[in-house]
Amino acid sequence: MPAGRKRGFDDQAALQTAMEFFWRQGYEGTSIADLTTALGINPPSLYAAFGSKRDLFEKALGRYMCQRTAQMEEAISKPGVDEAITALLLGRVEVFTDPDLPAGCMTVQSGLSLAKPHADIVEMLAQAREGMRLMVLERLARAVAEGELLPGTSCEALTRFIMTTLYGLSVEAAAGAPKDELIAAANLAIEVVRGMLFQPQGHHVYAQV
Amino acid sequence: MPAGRKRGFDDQAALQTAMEFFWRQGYEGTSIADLTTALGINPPSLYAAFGSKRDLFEKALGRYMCQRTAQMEEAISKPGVDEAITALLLGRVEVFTDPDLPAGCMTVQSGLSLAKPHADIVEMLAQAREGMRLMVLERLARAVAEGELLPGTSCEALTRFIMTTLYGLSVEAAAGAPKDELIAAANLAIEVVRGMLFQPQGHHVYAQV
DNA sequence: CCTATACTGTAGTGAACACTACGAAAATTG
DNA sequence: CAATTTTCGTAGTGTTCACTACAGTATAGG
Repeated sequence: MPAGRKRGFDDQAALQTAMEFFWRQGYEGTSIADLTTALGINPPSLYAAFGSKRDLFEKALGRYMCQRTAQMEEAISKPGVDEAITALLLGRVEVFTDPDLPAGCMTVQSGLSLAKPHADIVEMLAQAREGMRLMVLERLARAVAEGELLPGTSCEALTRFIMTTLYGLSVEAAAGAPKDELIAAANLAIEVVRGMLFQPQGHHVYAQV
Repeated sequence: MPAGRKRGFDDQAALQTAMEFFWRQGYEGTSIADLTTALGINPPSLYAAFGSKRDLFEKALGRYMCQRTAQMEEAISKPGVDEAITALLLGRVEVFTDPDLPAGCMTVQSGLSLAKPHADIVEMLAQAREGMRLMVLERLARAVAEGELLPGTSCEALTRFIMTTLYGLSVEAAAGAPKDELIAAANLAIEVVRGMLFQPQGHHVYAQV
């Protein structure tokens, strides 16, 4: 057991609070003072525990991605690709509109456009989104390999479409769009995937992209 | 002709510059110093011409919306609803990836999540997006009234889907996604609209939402 | 108990922020 | 020309920003 005075606050709870602040108010819109007053601690305690504001954001984003990618992996690993994408999109709508959390996706909400000195934050978020994209891309590639999707299907295009839908849903959810409309929009996106399913006895709804 | 010394800079050019800064770096990420140094003027000149930073942003957003809604109206007013939505989505991809302008849509990029004192900016942008949504909604309602779309089509759901696609494309474009994939994603969204076209002699691709 | 170690609160650091008071400079009007 | 009006550059205002020096306090091992 390490010597020294024990920390007077819970790091994980503090990280959760920081995550939610960055998520709700963005990187630049969240000040250290916001966090310290919300946590009831003083700046030195925060800095000792997490380092700079940039470091804290990185850890908060890490916490977010850890939770979210787990949820997404679970949804996306369902057997049928249509079932997987359905679970993914509807699951995200559910999370984006969860009243106990900031609306939308943190990777979209917290730092799309920042001042030049914070370009690394923008890049950090872009890489987080890229990681999610690769998850979906791999899942679709597997579906093509397993013959679930039409042989000539462009996984890149379909993945980009799905990510586009997810990011758009984030923007809408954060602005307070009605949940039933978001679900309906997500279902329309799901129909696109269904339309590209390989149906030996039926006809194909879409020509390949 | 008004008396007094003439302004030493072009207001419209300055407003364009401000618009691009807010667009590229966000509201909080753009400082008055950014603008004055870019314009080669001093703060009092900027404040005399445009008022506060909030006022300047409002005017810059007005300039943006004026340009964009004109483009969107033109695209959306095409005779067939599928042609209209196709022109809208592909036109937006073209604008979002225009190398001469900041990427994506200003209403999405410049202020999704800000500090609480700037909540009015977030609201301003949400209202701008709401205006665009109503444009699309009216167009789809017209298409239903004219019998172009399936009678039971939910215009709200389909509009929300289209807006979701637009916002998602903005996020992707700003992160530098390849233009051909954005076009492919937009085309998949367009197929959704095509699938809801009323086809008297054919079968209907989608059940109504 | 003593020492070392780690955390805490106080009180600041300099820098950047939005914004402006003020006098000089340039333009029109009479 | 003189008077008036508007803009301009200089040089600030107070506030907030991220961040920290330092001394005090609590915990551990010895």
